[in-house]
Amino acid sequence: MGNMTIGRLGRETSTKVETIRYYEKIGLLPEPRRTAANYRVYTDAHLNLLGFIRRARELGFSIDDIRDLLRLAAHGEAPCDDIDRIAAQHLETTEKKIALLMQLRRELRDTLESCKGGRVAECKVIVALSPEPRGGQTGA
Amino acid sequence: MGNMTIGRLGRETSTKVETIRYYEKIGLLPEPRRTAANYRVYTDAHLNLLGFIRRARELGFSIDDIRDLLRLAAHGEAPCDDIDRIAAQHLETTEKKIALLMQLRRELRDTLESCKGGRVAECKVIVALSPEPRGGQTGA
DNA sequence: TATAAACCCTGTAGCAACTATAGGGTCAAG
DNA sequence: CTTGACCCTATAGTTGCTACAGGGTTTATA
Repeated sequence: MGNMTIGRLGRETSTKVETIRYYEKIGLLPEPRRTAANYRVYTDAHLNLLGFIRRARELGFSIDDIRDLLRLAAHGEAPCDDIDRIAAQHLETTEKKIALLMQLRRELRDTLESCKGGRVAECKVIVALSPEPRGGQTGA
Repeated sequence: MGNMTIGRLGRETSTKVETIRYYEKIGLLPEPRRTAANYRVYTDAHLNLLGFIRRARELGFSIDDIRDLLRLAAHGEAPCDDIDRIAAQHLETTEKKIALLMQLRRELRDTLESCKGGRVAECKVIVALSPEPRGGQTGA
């Protein structure tokens, strides 16, 4: 009762069919067995795994990160120091991204404030521009 | 006094030389004049512009976004409704990213908590795994 | 039963935004 | 006058997909 085609698997995990085949090609998702007509047949195990992968991707883990996580998980009894390390590192870069995005949000809000009915010349986003890079031809 | 080589420009803006040439190739950064030996010579205007570009990139604006911003800025007197639009749209996606990352941060913290001295099997990150996708061979 | 729509297959090329490499030429210092 | 740091072009590689092209299959329905 857990057998499904690639299309169904895609629908259940909000993943495009091409993406699933791509994950298989790069060895992230194990090859499923095939029907006589060479159609892939997926199980619930694939469903769970792909769900995990998609979730991790959404959260910004790289495919290499995920590979590491899966490799470590495959052991099953190892202490999860290594997983700790990956997660901690990811947490750190996440903190940085959040800080950067919060700064951006503030600047965007400021921009929208100051731009209201204003001119481009006053736009904070545009500040530091005025390029005209072929300016004076002060030769040597 | 504002003339510099590509290497210097790169150092001043924390941009790799290749990236600068790439920006030129895709028409984002205007072509500078050249020395007799065909070396690029950049001005302060380039410095400002590239600074703006890099900052915008860091904040997550796509190159197409930046192109739009620059095009609008080139006008100089147009009302900045369009810039508003770009910024507002970016603000929206920024909010979403922040929310996602905050969720991630929480989950990473939980993970690090629960993983402390635990086993992979108990790792929250790893939950929903146990793949073993070639499980029972319940044929038809 | 035919036939069309909806699905599946492989393989390759394209996307963004760089980054790296190969195979050169130039310029400043010792 | 040579060494090393810099510059040049052009092309291929990276990550994580996505979109064809050019087929076969299965399913629903007339």
